[in-house]
Amino acid sequence: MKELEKAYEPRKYEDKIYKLWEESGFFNPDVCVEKGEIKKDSRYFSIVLPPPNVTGTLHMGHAVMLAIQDAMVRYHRMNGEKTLWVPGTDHAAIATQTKVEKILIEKGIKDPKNDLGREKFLSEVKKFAQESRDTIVNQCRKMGASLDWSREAYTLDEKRNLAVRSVFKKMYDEGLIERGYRIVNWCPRCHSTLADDEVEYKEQSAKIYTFRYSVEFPFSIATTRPETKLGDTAVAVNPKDKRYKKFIGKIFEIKNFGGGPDLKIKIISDPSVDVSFGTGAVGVTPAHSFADYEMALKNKLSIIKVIDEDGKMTAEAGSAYAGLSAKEARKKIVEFLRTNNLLEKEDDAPNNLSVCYRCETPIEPLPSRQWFIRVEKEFKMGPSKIKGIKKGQKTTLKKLMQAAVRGGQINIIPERFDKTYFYWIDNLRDWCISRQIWYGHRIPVYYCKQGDYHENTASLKNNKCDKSIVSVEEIKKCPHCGGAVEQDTDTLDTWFSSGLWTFSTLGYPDLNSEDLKNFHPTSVMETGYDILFFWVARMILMTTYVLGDIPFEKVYLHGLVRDEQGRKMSKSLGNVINPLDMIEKYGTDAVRLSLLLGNTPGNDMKLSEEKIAGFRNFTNKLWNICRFILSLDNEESAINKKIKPKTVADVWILRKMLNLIYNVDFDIINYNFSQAGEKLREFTWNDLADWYLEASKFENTEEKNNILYFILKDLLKLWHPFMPFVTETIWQEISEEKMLLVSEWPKEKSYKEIIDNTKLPYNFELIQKIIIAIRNMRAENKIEAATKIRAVIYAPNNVFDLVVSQKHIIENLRTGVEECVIQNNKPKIDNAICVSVDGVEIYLSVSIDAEKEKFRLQKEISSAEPYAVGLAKKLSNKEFIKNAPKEIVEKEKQKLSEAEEKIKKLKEQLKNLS
RNA sequence: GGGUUCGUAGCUCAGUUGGUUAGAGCGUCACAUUGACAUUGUGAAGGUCAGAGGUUCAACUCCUCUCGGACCCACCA
Repeated sequence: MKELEKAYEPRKYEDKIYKLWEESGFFNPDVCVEKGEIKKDSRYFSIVLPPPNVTGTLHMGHAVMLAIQDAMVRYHRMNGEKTLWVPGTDHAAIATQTKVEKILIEKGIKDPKNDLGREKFLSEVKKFAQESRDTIVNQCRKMGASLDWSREAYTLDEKRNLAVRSVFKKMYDEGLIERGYRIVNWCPRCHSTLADDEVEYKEQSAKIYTFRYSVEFPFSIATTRPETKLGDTAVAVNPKDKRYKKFIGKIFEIKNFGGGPDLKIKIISDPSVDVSFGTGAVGVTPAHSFADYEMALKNKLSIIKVIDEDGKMTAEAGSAYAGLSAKEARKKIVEFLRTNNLLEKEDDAPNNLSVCYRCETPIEPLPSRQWFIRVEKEFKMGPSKIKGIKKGQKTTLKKLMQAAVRGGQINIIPERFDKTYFYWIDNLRDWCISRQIWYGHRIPVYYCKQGDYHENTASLKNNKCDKSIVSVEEIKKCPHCGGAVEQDTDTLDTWFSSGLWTFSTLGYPDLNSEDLKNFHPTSVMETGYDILFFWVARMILMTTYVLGDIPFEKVYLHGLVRDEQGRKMSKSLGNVINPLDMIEKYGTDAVRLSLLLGNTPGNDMKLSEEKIAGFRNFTNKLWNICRFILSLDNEESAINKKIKPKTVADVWILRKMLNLIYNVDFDIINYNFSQAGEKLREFTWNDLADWYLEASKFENTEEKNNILYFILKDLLKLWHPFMPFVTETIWQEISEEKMLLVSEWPKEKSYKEIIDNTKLPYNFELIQKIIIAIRNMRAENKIEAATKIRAVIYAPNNVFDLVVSQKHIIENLRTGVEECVIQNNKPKIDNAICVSVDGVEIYLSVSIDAEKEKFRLQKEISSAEPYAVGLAKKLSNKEFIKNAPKEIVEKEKQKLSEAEEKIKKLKEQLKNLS
């Protein structure tokens, strides 16, 4: 047996161990089957990794996701399932493009996109993305992630591109994707549209201006954005508002509003207008507000776009304003209103400003021609495994998304997120999928240059072809007229491709691919709750539609990793804990444990360096437990030999182990990784190290070493999903044939068999209690550690043999007992302190302070008496006897008799003292 | 405005369908320490389970309200 080093130094082993795993090929389930590690006919277990963005480096969010998923994957692999964990990265369109622009600007290129042009700029982005991918992929390895690298995917690689184009075409052909001129969220900085959920709200205080359009206009309105008023086409009032009733339907013409355009304002009624807010009248700007746009559609108002894609005023805002920024325009119009005595009030009011979630630039809602996925458009369902939706049935994307979760085919953990999910879907609007950026999947639509880009018409008008062509393959010529074509310059929302992730990584569009057949639907989707809508919901949408099946059976949502004060980690706060630094300092296993234990689904967790350091200590503890066991003289073949317990402690620890296996299985299967880890830690540190190991030092049975060795091996297996490196390192030291990675998970059965064959008692807990009582008495009476004492133990007949058999343990386990007498008749000892545990009485003959001892006894009596009284009262309650289950009543009775016995003894002792 | 969630020892949290004299880790205090481990051992102190009602034989656990915090959603101009 090799000797382990004194302390575990992760840095020495981790990279080597990962290399060993990776080179074995066992991260790939096919190799496991091929080499006979996993049976051919076993079950499948699959997870696709939420692809990290290629914008940066590994952070704690990634680390927590990798730790949880790797724990699951390793558990299932060791349980003999064909386990696949697919790695990949996400091109993160806007985020990546923005980052590269920034880098290029820092390098001195003032306007990267214009200066370089599409092609050159894109090659810069690609270069960056590739480097970034390499970095993050290697950092995943550092975390010990047992990902099947042979199946690595990238959202923008050729295979995924094909999947994207195929799905786009399918949706387009079925009328679920359409191009339309609608109001969209526009980020003037990104120069692109955003989806509804990419808009964030920031509370800020704003000026609210109350004004009239003109002196003649009969009443005033309020606004926080005066510059948009140049595009007003109506004023809305509540139909019940008496003040304005008479104006409804009237049209007012305002000449040269704000020194700019002429306005035609129609007074309309809308129940959504709050009578009590402001003046009770709302200026309607259809082009720059979603709500106003809806009103405009209802009331057939014209839509005047006064702000353009650069955030500047358009020609329609009038020549005085055209070209000004919105901010400048606001100043100018307020000034105009003021000098013309149209401005009545200027108040400060809290306001929710909508900003871009990537760059925090204020969003400008404006009308634009874009591509949309229509979530409420009916279509005929293809082959379907979705509960409640049959093949050929008419349905909508919204209904599909609801059915998959409502029917119980997908379970969200924790369950409460169901509600949020349904609520979100209920309020879901069409998804704007086109983005005006360059990095991403280019929309696979080609326009005939002969045509004038009209939508969805296949006719030839005036000998001009006006059809747009959707093609999975790149095309050069219009199939209708043979003319030249031009591809749409926009790209797709990054979440479009991420939405396909579970199946685009498994072979789609080849529906016969082995991976797709075997590993899809995936078993679990593990991700942060913050992307439930962005991503999880989109995957459900895409997969149910494209495959008629669910993408995954479970959704496990983890929370955010926060700093020790509960704040978000951010560069500006300087409170970022970098996982790679922590790995370097404390080892990967410590980092993983700190992220797995004390972390529950759906809840944020707090992390501190101290916590990680604590788990480093534990890692070292485990190492040393092994170091000790391996230093023992045990039979190499212990694993194959039948273990026979010889002592109470033997049976006890084997039973504990049996229990542990049961609990760890239960908790992992139920996604309680934290609890599983806590139980493992408790067993390892308390039961095994502090008790069994200590006790074993004073046993001289041949068997104890074999038992230790036997348990050690299974314990390493149980720990492996949580702390793969240290466990595998030790495993390699004990030179087993198989790697721990593919070793068989411990079975309760093997322990049951051993225990069932023994007639030994297992009540080692009593011995523990006796030992603790003695230690306690020593400490309380300040008996110096070096002082050996004499103990007399009265053990009633039912436990007499047991206690006698453990005499040497009681004497040696840090009790400082030199001479221990055990007898089954009650001793009478003067000048001794006595404590009783479970009917066993322990007398320590030491010189004691009688007053102090009396005080102690008195204190104990006064805590035990009310307890007994409470129990007696409970038991005399007829309702309790009548209603409570029998076992509970019995339990309470027993408690009472034990308490009474204890009090009796305490009182006796007290009497003896005085 | 709607919704979700949390409030248990100084700190971080467990507490599985109501039945424990309410638990752990860290921290604190006292003691120990040359062979597995100071990245250690032993022991102790510390909680009216936010507050008030209610349901029940029984409430940390279920219901209602109050107080305090977090988050998500929403077009209040």
